[in-house]
Parts: sequence; structure tokens; C-alpha cells
Amino acid sequence: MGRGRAPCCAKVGLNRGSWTPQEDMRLIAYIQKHGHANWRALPRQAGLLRCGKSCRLRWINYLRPDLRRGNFTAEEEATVIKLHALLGNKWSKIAACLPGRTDNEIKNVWNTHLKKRASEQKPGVGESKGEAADGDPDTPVPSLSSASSSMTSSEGSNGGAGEQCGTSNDPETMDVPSPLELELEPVMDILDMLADAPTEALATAAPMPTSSCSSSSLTTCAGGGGGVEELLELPDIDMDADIWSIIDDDIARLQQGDATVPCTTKASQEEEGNEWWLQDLEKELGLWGPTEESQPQAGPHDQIGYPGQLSETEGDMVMVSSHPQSRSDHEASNSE
DNA sequence: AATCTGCACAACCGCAAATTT
DNA sequence: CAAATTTGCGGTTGTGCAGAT
Repeated sequence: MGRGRAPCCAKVGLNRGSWTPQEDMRLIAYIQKHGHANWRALPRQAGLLRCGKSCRLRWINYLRPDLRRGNFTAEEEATVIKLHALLGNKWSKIAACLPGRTDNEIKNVWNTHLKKRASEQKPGVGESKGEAADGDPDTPVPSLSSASSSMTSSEGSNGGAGEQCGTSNDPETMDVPSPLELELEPVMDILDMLADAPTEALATAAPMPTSSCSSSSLTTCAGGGGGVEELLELPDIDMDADIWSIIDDDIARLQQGDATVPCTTKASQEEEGNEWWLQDLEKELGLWGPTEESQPQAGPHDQIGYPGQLSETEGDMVMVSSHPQSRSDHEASNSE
């Protein structure tokens, strides 16, 4: 379906373009079960006709349970502007300071309006920033760059959720003790440098702190669970049977359990969170209730994360797909 | 009412870094 | 230690939608 530039690789038989709800569900179900130890092997094992890269991107940018969607808050926008002034186009680093936001999302927001706004607001200050924005991101704050890049090393790095900088890195749930903290220090310094946007502001701009762990926990923990290596060697999954049985399984569990999920965030609650998240997701995908198969190809806008999916009606930020706090509202809108 | 233009979003590409063998 | 493989990042592009003309 032709979004994005034409594919470079002629991988015959692989789907490209927008993801269908079925594909989403497959990916979700697989990662829920097994994590994503190996992106390259994942699509095969999950029965997806996608390349690993595509799966990874989809997961990171749209399917992760800890994503918050909807409009950026003023605080978030301010944070992005400030961080961009410091970091340049280091979207992943910036995303690390905005839990629930992805680098891709931030990049889009920046390119669409923040860039304009920033240049209007501070024509003078724009020097370092303007250059950074326009393609020379190397100049700003070298120490930070190196610092944060080292910080990116942890597993779930990418989209940023795996490495929240300013917010709670939740040492409790983290096995990595002081080294990580040490690596975080420079970032914390940067946050402190943001005079107008103190760490507090950054934190408030991202009111779902520990949930960041949920994605990483969902993924890395699954990997850490130890089953992944084996899974990697599994023969191809019978898509029409196994995968859907997995999904059915999840659905069944969800339907049995209480759908309401407390807005708490600890390891013990992540599973619950994932459950409601999956349930919510299924609803959005139109897979809730009737069997998945009964859900034909939904239009692009019926899919999660697709245009129109954002609930702009709320004015404020509305987390469409994955946040407990917005869930009730969201359900209400979905239940029609 | 129809058409045009700009904006926003999602996805892909290519490269670089990190990790594994 | 080197080569190969995998992952992650940043840039770019195409499509759809909304608003303006």
C-alpha cells in the first residue's frame, strides 16, 4: 500500500506498506509470548510476511504498550525544542527524555511544526540549533552526545522507551546498578542545564515514567525468560493455527480477567497492564468480541496508529492506544 | 460544490555502530 | 583480531486528510 518511498529491496513475497490489524495482532501476540530477541528471525517465526526491520519499527513506534499517543503537550513540545537545541537531530536521545514518545514521532512533530516555531521564537539563539536542525547536528554538546550514546547501549534502546533519562529509571526494577546511573549522569546534567525546563518539567511532560519499563520488560524480560533461544529455533509457526491460538489464548485470558487496570507501574503489574493494553488494542483493531477472522481488512483509519486514530477531539493529549489513564475515555469512544 | 494546496503521519531506505561468530 | 550479522538511528518520501480558494 504505498506509503513511504519505493522499496529498495526486492524481497519477493514480503508485505510492505501499512500494517493490517491482523499483522499487528500477530506481531503483538508473538512478542507478548516470546519477546523479540531476534528481529530478523521474528517475522518468520511469527508468521509475518515482513522484514525484521519493518516489524521492529512497527513495534517500537506503534505497538509498544507504553506508548502514549495524541498531541504533544506544551511541556513536551518545550522539552523537544530545548533538547533539540542541545542535541540536534538526535531523535533517539530526545525521545529518551520523553517516555512514551518515539523518535519517529518526535521527528515528525519537529519537522512539521516545532521547527518552524523554534526558529520563529528565537532567531538569535537559532545558530547552534538552526544548524543542528538543518543538518549539522554534530556541533552541540559533544559530551552529551557521547554520554547519551553510551546510554543507548541497553537493549530496548531505540524508540527511547528503554532508556528514560530524566524520568525515573526505576533502579528497583533495574538489574544494572551503578554503571547505568553513571551513564545517566551526564544526561541528568543536561536536564539540569535546561534552565527553563527543569527536570521536573521534563518529568511532568512525561507522566508515564515507569511504564517505560513495561516495554522493555515486555520485551527484554521475555527474552530474559530464557525461552527465546529455543524459540528462535522453532520451525515456522503454523500461522493459521498456532498464532491465532496464541491470540485466542490471550483474548480468553483477558476476557476472564478484570479489564480494569490500575494505573500503577511495577513489575508485578506490568502483566496486567499488558493485558488491558492488549485488550484495548484488540478493540481498536476491531478484533475485540467477534473472532479475529471476522474482522476483514479494516480501512487504514481503523487500524491502530493510523491517521485518524489520534483522538484530537480531546484537545489535550489523548493516548489512544495504550494508556490506562485514557482507557476509559477511549473505551467509551470505542464502544460505540 | 469542486479543486487545489499544505500539513501530518506512517513507512522505507541507507548507513553506522554494536554484537556475535 | 577480523569478518559477518544484526540492530538502531536519522533522513526522506508518499499518501491521505483538512482547510482554503
